Amino acid sequence: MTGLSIDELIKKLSKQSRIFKNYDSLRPDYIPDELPHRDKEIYKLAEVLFAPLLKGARPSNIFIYGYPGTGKTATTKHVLKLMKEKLATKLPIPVNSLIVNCKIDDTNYRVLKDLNEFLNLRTPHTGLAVSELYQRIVRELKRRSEIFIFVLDEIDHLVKKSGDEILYKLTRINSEPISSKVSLIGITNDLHFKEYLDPRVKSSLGEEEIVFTPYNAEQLKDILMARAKIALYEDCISPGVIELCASIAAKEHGDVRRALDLLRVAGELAEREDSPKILESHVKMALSIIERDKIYEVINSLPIHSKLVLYAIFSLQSKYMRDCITGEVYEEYYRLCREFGYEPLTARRVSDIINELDTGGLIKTVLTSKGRYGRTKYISLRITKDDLLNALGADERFHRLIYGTYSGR
DNA sequence: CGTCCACAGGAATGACGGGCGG
DNA sequence: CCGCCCGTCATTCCTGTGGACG
Repeated sequence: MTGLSIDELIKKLSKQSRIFKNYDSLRPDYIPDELPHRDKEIYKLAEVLFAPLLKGARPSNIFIYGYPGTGKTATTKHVLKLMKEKLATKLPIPVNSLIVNCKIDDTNYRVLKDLNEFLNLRTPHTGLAVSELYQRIVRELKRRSEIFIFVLDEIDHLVKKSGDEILYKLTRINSEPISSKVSLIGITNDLHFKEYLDPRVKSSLGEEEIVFTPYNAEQLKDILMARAKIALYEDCISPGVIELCASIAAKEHGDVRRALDLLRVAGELAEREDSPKILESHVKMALSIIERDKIYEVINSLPIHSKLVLYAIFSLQSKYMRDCITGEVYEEYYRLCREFGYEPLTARRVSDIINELDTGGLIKTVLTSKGRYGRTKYISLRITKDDLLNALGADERFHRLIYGTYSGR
């Protein structure tokens, strides 16, 4: 921090990297040309898509599932790219494809809006009836005569939030009297996802299914090595680093994204320290940094009342040194609101906020019946006090709360 | 074995801001 | 500019429930 002038800092930063040859190739959205250990899945997907296309027919709808970071999205993008590069000229009917990330666009409206915009129809981000968006799509498809491959990535988010009606409608487009056809590809991490679906949707979306199995440590190692060759200079990785990243990620259902993140952040740390090599210690440090950053980000983007609820849980827990229950949390939250001039929300809403914090991974709740003494949730923090206060402290509105109560540090 | 606690969580409804088409 | 419809966040009202107590 101190002792280094800005000029020196800039000089240091603008020095050419000794570690990274191609930083971008370690980012999560990078799609490599080669996907090791996914040949089977690539082949299967290509087979299902290409065979009908070459005959000018609509490919079956496809359902893809597997744990996070098992290459589902990458494989799909890869195959669609192959389709454009190797198939486009041989096809009797033009083919287009669009990938929507339903984690970002998780309402019927936004998905249909994306589809509209893909068809070059300008669409406001709110204001129109959902059925109107659907009609516009049908009208436009009627004008054209093409096959559309429509990929819904993280489709479970969409269905859990907005239901599966839109999926039903989209599968029904093919029975409209138009010459364009639509194929759907649904991708999800949630292995039980199909249970949420209406049987009609389940059968039409699941015409074909591809399951992605997690990578094991050995396979992760191969992937990391291949990627390291693109991303990093030779000889800047000390032995064991790749293996360590691979084994950490293998423990989390073989999530390759985690492994790449670790390697990337470890590389940044090495560079910052002016170390010529990435060491195992850098990886370990990267692990805790990634964890902390994730927590910080989640907390920071929370609305004020969610933060207040979280703080209420924290202060109860540090006061009584035990898990707290919904009623206590609400009382404490209510008190905080009064003290700091916020209009308290109702218990019903706070109950939902507690659930949101739970799914966000910040707290852990256990639904417990205490018999005669009611039925409630036991709530505990899932993050450390330091991480919590650090993240809340970034919000000015919490300064008085945190630095007032805990004078000094 | 029924009661009854302390909530969970579903359904309906409303306020609000935004953007359209007319 | 108006009326309409949207998503979002919230409230109100409500029914449901596991199991210790009596």
